[in-house]
This record gives sequence, structure tokens and C-alpha cells, in this order.
Amino acid sequence: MPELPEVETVARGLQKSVAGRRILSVRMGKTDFIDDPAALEQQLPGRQIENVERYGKFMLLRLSARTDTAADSENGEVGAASLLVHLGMTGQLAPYAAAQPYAKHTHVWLALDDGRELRYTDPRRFGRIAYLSGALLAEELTAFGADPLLVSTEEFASRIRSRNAQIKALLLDQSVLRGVGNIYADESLWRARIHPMRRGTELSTKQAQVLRRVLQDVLRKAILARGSSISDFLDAEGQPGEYQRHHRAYGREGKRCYRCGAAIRRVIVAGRSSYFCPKCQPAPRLPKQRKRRGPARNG
DNA sequence: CTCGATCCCTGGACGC
DNA sequence: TGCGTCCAGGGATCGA
Repeated sequence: MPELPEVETVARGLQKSVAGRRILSVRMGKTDFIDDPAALEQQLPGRQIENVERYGKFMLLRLSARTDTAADSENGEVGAASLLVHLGMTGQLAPYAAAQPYAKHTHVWLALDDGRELRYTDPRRFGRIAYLSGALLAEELTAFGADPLLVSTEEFASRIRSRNAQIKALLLDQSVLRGVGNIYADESLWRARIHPMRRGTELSTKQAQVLRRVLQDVLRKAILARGSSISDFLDAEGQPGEYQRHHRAYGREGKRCYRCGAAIRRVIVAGRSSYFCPKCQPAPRLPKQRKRRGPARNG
């Protein structure tokens, strides 16, 4: 499941393998996860992939202005633009020799000027692809919060401690921080010894500091390990990541905590499985509002 | 505005 | 073996 480290891994791989290549043509299968399929067909051919960046869990393929004049007169849009790609749960974006048979659930083929094809494969189609010209891209990106690797201690603390939502929900909220998903949320909360149901407003300044530090540490180490491969994540070279070997909480229900030996538990928080150590990560005193016995009292 | 619930989708695990 | 059921989860959307 691609989160920040996995997307960073794929983006770096594509930067090496396809930056500088020109897109010659586009072919599409199922398109229900593509914002405007016709725009891809009309706008991509003739453009060069100048570079590939990560933005949160998105990849941004920066595209050159178009040079072919035939299309100019038709569409009038020739300036620099971007292809926004979200891998969702099961998306893969990677180049292949055009002659190589394609995997089931391949939905987009971009023919490149060196004989290869950049293919997008996504069984669940939870991903997203959008062609966006400069202004639209800027507008799209304003909705997202801080990059967890770049955010300052002060900004992190203010973004978290000003919100009453559960800390797990805040870490997953892309308008608070861009790029954190379920695995790295649980891993950083375990390291910071914070229960996933704690409220943002409950965290001390010190706890927010610690959480930011361990989150950055986990993300950096995961990038070095080329991400986590739980079931099906593969990078742009088709290789799985290694960071799943370092998980301390995620997916470890019933197994012993590496710190204290207690059994790791799983609860649903913000609609997602959340793994934590009940001993190291003490629960809030009132995890949920208890149902009152009898009628509510006035005053 | 804030927050939680629901739904989208397919493959894999599991029970019978 | 095969069928049904459940679960995984990022994010859009809706309603309280």
C-alpha cells in the first residue's frame, strides 16, 4: 500500500528511467479512475516527461510544453503541464519493453520515444490519474497539508495540538500532513508511545515533538529500505521494498511488543485497523463517550 | 467547521 | 474443488 516512502521510491525510480523521454501516444483500458481520459489522449502525445516528483502520496510527472503545431490550433493548450498519479492501494507505474506482455488490470499505456511503454496497472482502481495544466495543478495542491519530512517542530505541533480528532485520524488526514498512511501512522505512534485514540488536543508539546521526530525517522528509514511491501507493492523496477521487516506494530496483532513483551492489539480507529501496544501506549481515560445508564440528566 | 460512517473495488484468506 | 463471506484501505461524499 503506497504511502510516502513507497511513492518516493517509485518517483525516484521513474526519475531515473523515464525522465527526458517523450510520450508518443496513449492507450487506455478502464478509465473510471481517470479525471478526464480525453484530456490524456489529446494532451500527452508530443510532450516530454521533464521530471518526476513526489507530492504527498501523489507522483507528479512534469511535462514539457507541446511543440506540435497541429494540435495547437485545435486545443489551444500547449503550455507546461503535469500528470498527477495516485497509486491508491494497488497501483503500479513502471516502464516495460513494448513487446513485453502486459499484466492483467493494466489500464494505461504511454508509448515512449525509446520503444518502451510506461504502464499503469491497478487491480482495485483506487488510484487516480489526472492531466492538469499549470493553474489547475496549483489549485489542486493547495488542499494538502505539510510534508512530514519538511514540517518544522512548531508547525507540526500547532497542526496536531489544535485539533480534537483522534491522533491516528489526524496523521491520516492529508490536509494536515501529506503522505502518511496507515502503516507509518501506527509505526510512529508505537515509537512515540502514543495511543492511536488520543486526541490531538491531549498531546503535550513534548509529545508532539517526539511524534514528529520518530515519524521523520521512520519515513527516512523506510525510504532507504525502498518502502514496505505487504502484499503487492513493487517499485518502478519491479522490486519489493524491505521496510516491512522493521515494522514494530503494523500487522502484529497478538505478537509480543518488541519493547515490553505485551501482546500487540488491534482496534478500529478512523475506520482503519490500528495496531498498538496496550502497555507502552496507554489508552486515554475515556476512549469513547460511554452510554449513560438511564435518561440523560439536565444541568 | 468538525468528525465519523459508508462506499468504491478486487484478490486473497478462510470456512464449510 | 468450489462457493460464499470477510477483510484490506485512501479518499470522496454525506450527514449529524
